[in-house]
Amino acid sequence: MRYRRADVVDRAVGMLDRVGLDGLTMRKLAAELGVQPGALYHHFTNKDALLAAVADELLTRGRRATEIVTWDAELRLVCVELRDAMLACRDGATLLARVHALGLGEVDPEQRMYDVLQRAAADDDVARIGARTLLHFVVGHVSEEQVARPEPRSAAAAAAPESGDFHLGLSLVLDGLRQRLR
Amino acid sequence: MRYRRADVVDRAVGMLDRVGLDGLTMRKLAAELGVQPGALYHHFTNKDALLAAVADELLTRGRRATEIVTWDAELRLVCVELRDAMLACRDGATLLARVHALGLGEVDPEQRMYDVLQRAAADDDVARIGARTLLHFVVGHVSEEQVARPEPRSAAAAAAPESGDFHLGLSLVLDGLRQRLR
DNA sequence: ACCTGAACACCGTTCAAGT
DNA sequence: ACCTGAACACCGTTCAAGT
Repeated sequence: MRYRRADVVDRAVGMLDRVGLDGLTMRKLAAELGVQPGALYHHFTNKDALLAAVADELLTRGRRATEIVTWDAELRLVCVELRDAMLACRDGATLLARVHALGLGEVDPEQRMYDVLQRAAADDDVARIGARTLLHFVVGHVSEEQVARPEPRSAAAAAAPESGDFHLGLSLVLDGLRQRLR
Repeated sequence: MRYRRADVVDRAVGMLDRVGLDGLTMRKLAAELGVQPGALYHHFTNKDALLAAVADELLTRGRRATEIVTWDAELRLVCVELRDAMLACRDGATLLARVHALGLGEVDPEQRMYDVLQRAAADDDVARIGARTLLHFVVGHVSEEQVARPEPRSAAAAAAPESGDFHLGLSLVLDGLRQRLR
């Protein structure tokens, strides 16, 4: 059988959601695809590259249309979108953190937040650190959410108690940013 | 030869600093101690427990006297202390993040920050989320610092350009908190 | 109590050789 | 180009048996 990159990534996403990040091994993924482990290295240079592709896929799936209103509403929307993308899949936050730490992945929500802050006429320092801080907040917060309840959550269950915590934490950072815009 | 828990942890800290988190394996640590791999399991139930002990050791070493002045100065001090504890050792932030994610480790800076906010008469929500957000900020920020420069940094080189970024990010969150303390 | 010896059940990665 | 077969160089962990 023949597989394209996208097929491998799709399988990997499904497998991640089922067995978690620790269970997602090259050997088991190959087995699911009915292929030898070594075959995966024809599509990806190594496991980190595969994980980066999985992360990009999750972020792309979670992408929504952005209505530009105000800088803070837009940042909030990007952060909620990012959170939902990670919550859509078991260990999503841990995966994103790992890929980000390695400097891999094409889709870059931090850059997006940086751009929003630039457009709001923030100093470059403020924009850079603001975007970074927001990213760390979201990844850190969702990591914590996914420790307790590792199962994927349905869209209906999205209004969990954690959501309030998330928005409160987000407001903390956004309020801090507001004080530094002009 | 006989080893106490503390000896094993000390060796593990030194090894972590030299070879990084990926290089710190049970087998290599055992080899450095001149002992069989299985012997380590007499002192620690598993690798995560060992890593938790290492994290606790790093945090304990970094502990300084806290002069209680104002809530924000104290929080800033706790965060700087936490950052320095992680910067003192290669991959310190990644280690802390992992141990925290597993809910292990005795020393808990988040609890300490929570207490400070409580004393400042913050609502329980604000105190809880404030402490969590600060912890995520520090761990996330330092992780990023240690990606670029994985070598341990001397105390003299602590005033790196990253320090300014750190304090700016910290101020963002602290300012947000200030608005929620009556 | 503390450690050895030796195994068990895995990993990621490489690479000649096949089609 | 894409995959197989088979290996290489590792892991964490367990556990009878020794002292």
